[in-house]
Amino acid sequence: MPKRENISMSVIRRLPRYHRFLSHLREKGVTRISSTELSAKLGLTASQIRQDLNCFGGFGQQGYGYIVDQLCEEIGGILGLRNQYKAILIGAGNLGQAIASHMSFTDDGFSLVGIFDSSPFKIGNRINGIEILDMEKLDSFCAREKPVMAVLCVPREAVSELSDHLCQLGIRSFWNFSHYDIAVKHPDAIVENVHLNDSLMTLCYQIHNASHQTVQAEKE
Amino acid sequence: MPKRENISMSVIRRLPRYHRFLSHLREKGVTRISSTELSAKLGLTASQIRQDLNCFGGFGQQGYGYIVDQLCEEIGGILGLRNQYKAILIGAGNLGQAIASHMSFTDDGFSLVGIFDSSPFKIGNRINGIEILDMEKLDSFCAREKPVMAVLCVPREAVSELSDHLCQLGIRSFWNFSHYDIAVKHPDAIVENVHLNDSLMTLCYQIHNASHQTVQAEKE
DNA sequence: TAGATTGTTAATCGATTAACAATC
DNA sequence: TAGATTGTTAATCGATTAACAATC
Repeated sequence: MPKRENISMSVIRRLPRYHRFLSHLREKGVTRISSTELSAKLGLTASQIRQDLNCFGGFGQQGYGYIVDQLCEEIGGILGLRNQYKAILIGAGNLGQAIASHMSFTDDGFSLVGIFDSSPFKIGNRINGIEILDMEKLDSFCAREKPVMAVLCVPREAVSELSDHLCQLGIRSFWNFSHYDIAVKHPDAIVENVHLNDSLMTLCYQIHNASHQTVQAEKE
Repeated sequence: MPKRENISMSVIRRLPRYHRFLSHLREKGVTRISSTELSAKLGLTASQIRQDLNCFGGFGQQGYGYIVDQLCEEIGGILGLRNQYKAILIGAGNLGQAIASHMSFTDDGFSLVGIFDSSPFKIGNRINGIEILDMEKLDSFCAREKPVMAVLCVPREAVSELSDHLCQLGIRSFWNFSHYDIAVKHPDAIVENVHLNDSLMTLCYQIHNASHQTVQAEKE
């Protein structure tokens, strides 16, 4: 039994990246890798990789390294990617449609089972074979299908009330794309905010500041 | 002159969030706020907020707090949001189209000036009034318009070669949505990766592990 | 066995929090 | 002036890195 307790978010957020790199290596036919080689590819220290992996168990062999395929499977298992957690998506606007059609939920531990919107122009359309349903049908759908996660692609104004409502319908996990930090009261609530605007602003800061420094440097 | 040096990424990534909350407060007509009030809303400590802000200068008044409008403007200035850095978007698939139409680049310090794709079915279409151009025209366009940032919405296989090429065309900043960590050789390169799959996997981990703990707890 | 590389402990570094003097 | 809240220094906490014994 692995010692899977109090894993820090810093570690957890690196796991998908490890998994991605190991998948690529496997595709390329690489069977074996050392923490040093992996660290060079990832831009991390070998120490950190070993430290991270040993939060969950000893997956390597001393003097040899890690077996790519095996380590990849282990990390997939730790992340829970073999699950098919039922997810629904709310808000089939530009972004919602793109998420629904572009993302492979299946590879990431989920199964997208429903899409909802309130616009009559969208209801009835299909994305990846999934029909866009009227928001009116949300309650009965959740009662029947019992999804555990909701992708929120609705405007900022709507998201607070909506997340509370979804919580009442039994949904505890939220992948939130709206320009708002949702605060679900439930103690078990899990929220992953994706703030694309924040990300873009961070990029702006870096450009702004880099050019600033150049200007400064030129002055001196 | 503020002491804007060696600001850690941890601080920088909180700035857009501060800016967002302050904008909302301003919209609501709030004129004054203390670090304690703000910390309660943001789920941070007052200490951290004051510490963060004082990386850039003293924006508050002792015994009074911060003037919402003024602080919001200051943070906007620090982030460089009043810039209109020219940006292009490459790859007008589902996600690319959604980013181009859904995001307000203008509010985040950028101006989207070009969209490129290689598919004849897409070339000539318009998104938000911007025509999708043939990838063939990329070089001449960049020579003329000199964009400084590129949004990458292309498949994983294409992104490495593409980012190198864009770097040759003078683009140093990348907002990367492809399922790949780009490594641009240029020393001044700035890359902001948005890994939606990684984010989704992190959510999966949390659900997987929360339920795990419940099962464990029930056993004991 | 010798060489290599892990797993793990200890040391360092950085980020967050606490405390309080400065001051509005 | 008294009360409040900042700006800033010091203390704590956590995450990363270094070192090395264990072992394949």
